[in-house]
Amino acid sequence: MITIKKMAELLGTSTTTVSNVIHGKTGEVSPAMVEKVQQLLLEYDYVPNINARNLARNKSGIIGLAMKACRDKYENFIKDPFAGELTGAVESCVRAGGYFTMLYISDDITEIISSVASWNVDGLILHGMQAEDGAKITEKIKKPMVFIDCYLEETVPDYVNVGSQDRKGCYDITRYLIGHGHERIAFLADNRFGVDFERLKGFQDALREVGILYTEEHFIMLQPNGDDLSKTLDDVYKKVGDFTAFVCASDYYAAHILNDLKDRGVKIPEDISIVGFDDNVYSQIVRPALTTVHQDVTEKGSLAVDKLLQMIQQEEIGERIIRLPVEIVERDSVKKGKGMHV
Amino acid sequence: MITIKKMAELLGTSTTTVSNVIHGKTGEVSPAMVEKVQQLLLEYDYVPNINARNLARNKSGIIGLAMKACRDKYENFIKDPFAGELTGAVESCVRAGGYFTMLYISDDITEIISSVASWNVDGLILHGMQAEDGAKITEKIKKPMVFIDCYLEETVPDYVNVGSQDRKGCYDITRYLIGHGHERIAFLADNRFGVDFERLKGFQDALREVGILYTEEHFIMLQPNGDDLSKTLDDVYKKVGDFTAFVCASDYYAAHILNDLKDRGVKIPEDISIVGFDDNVYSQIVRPALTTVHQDVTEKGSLAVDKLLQMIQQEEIGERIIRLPVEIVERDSVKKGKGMHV
DNA sequence: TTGAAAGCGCTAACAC
DNA sequence: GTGTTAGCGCTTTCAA
Repeated sequence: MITIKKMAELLGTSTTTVSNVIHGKTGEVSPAMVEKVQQLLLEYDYVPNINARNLARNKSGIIGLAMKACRDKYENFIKDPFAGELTGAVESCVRAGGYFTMLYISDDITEIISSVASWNVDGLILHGMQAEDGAKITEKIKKPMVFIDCYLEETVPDYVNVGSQDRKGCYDITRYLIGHGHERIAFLADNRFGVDFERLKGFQDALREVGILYTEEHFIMLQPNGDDLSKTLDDVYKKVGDFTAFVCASDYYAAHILNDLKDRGVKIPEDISIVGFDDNVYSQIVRPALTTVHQDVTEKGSLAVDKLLQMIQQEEIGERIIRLPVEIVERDSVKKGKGMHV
Repeated sequence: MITIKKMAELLGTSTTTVSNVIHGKTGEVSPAMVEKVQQLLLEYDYVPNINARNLARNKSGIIGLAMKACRDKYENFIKDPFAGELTGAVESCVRAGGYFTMLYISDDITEIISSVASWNVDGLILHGMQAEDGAKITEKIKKPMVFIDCYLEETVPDYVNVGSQDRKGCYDITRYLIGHGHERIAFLADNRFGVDFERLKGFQDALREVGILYTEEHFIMLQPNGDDLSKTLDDVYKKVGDFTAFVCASDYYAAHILNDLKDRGVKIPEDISIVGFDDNVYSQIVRPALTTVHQDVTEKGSLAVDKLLQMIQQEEIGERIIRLPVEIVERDSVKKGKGMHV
C-alpha cells in the first residue's frame, strides 16, 4: 500500500502538496503538479489509511449501531425481522451520508459502552435501551446519539428519539375491535416496559373511553422462551372462551398464537379475533392474514440516521421526539359483528 | 478521554510501564506500580484509542461483512430473514474473537471494494458474490476472506467457502416426493446461478435416477419484482394441473406460492404438493406448514468467522470448501400417495 | 524493573 | 505554490 509520504518522495515534492490534491484543494497547487500527483494516485491505487486519518482528525467516520439484545428472548437477536430491516435501513442511510456502520450487538450495556468509546464513533443509533441503559450510556459517551423506539424522557438528558405512535396505534385498533362489536378483549404481551407498555396504555384508553373497566384479567402475560412458550400457549388457549378478541403487542405473538389456536381446532376469526402490531412478514403470511397496525421500519431507521447526521453537523434538528404515524391494515383475522360503541 | 501518556505523567512514570500493565505484562513491572496503574485505569475509565492502536500495530481490528444486495429483488436486502440471521451470527462470533464488525451492503461491488480497502480490514466475510465479483475483489484486496454460499471454484484463487449441501438437499427432497408417489414435478426459481443452480442440479439428479427425462417444461422461472410477481403467480397457478408437486428453490417462494394458490381455492397438498428450501420463518408459519430442507444459518455464519480468524492467525484451516449438511423437515405440504420408485 | 524515543500514516498550522 | 514540522495515541525496541 502506497503512502502519501512515499508519493511525495517519488515526485520530489512535499506531503502537503500530495495531500492537497488528494483533497481536491487544487487551487493551492500548480496544474502541472496536480496532474503528476493524480497520475501517481491512479497508478498505485492509492487508498488512504483510515486509522491514521482518523487519529489525526480526531474523528472516525463511523456511526455505531448499538442494539441491546435480549438473549432470553432470541438466541440470535437480529433474526427478528424488525432488527434486520432496521439494520439494513440504517446501513444504507449511513453509507449515503458518507459514513460507515459498525455493529454492536450485546446484552451487556457496559460492553457496548466500551466498544463505542474506543472506536471514538462520530455518532450513535441506539435500540432496545431501557432506563438504566440510557442513563449509563449518556453519562459515559458524549457523542450525538439518537434512540429508536425508546421511552426515556425522564432518564436521558437531551433526549432524541424516533419511535412510532404506539399508544395511538393500539388505541385505534382496540377501538376498531370495539367498533365491530367486541367487548371482551384481552391484551397480550411479554412485558410491561417501553413500547409494549405504551401499547397497553392505548388499549386501556380505548376500553376506558367506552366505559369498560380495565382489570388485571384483561392482561395476559406471555413467556417468550422455549418451554415456557408452550405453557403460555396452553394458557392462552384456555382463555379463548373468556374473550372474543385478542390484541397482541406484536405480530410475532399474534401469528404464533393464531397458528397454535388453529392447530388446536379454534376457528379464527369465528371463535376469536386476533390482531397484531407491526405489519411484518408474520402478519402478512399467516392465514387468515392478520389485521394489524402498520409501522414503517425502514422510514424509522432512515429518519434516525438523518437526525443523527444533522446533529453531527451541528444543524438544527427540529422535533427531538418523533412518533411516526401508524395505521390499521385490515385483513382477515377480525370477526365483524354489528357495530357497537362506535 | 484519558490517554496513556497522561496517566504516565500523573504517576510520574513512563508510557511503556502503563502500556505494560494494560497488556497484563505484569512480569515486567513492579507489583507496587501495577497496583497504582490499575487504580488509575479504573478511576479514569481508560479505554484505548483503537485508531492509534491499530495504526501502530498496522492492523484494523475490523472484520468486514460485505453483502451484495440485489436491489432488484429486495428493496432492503437485510429484510430477508437469511441476511438478518447471518449478520447476527457473524457479529456475535466476530465480537467473541475480539474483533469488530463493519457492514458493507451494496449492489455495486466496486463500492464495496473501495470501502473495504480504505478501512484496511483484517479479514472479510462475503456473501452474494458472483463470478466477476469474486474475481474483482480478490484481485484488489489481498486479505484473508471467506465466502458464504458461493460457487466460485473457478474464478477465485485460494477459494474458501462455507455453504450448504444444496445439490444433495434438493436431490433428497425430490426423491422424497418421488417416494411418495409424485412423478410430475416442477422446479421453481428466479435464476439459474449459484445456489439455486446447484439446487436445480439436485432436482435433475433425482429425476434422472428414476428415469424421468428432464426437459425445460420442468423448470418454472419466477419473477421477483412487484408487478412481475403477480404475473408469475398467475403463471404458476395455470401450471397446477400439469404437476402434482412443486419444488421451490426457497421457502420464500414456496410460502408465497402456497398462500397465493390457497387464496385462489387450490387445496394444498390435495391438489398440489409444495416443498421449499431453508426452513426459516416462512416455512414454519405458513399453513399447511411446509415440508422443506433445513439449513443452519447461524452455524454457517459462525463457521465462516472461525475459519477467517484462523486464516488471520495463520493457522491451519482444514477443509477450504465446506458444505454443511442439510436435512428434510417433514411437515404438512406434501400429499402422501402410494410409494413408487423408492 | 523502568524509561526514552522512534515510528505507524495523515493532517494542518505555519513559514518560505 | 510549496515545504517543514509538530502532533494524533499507542506500540515496541533498545538502552539504562
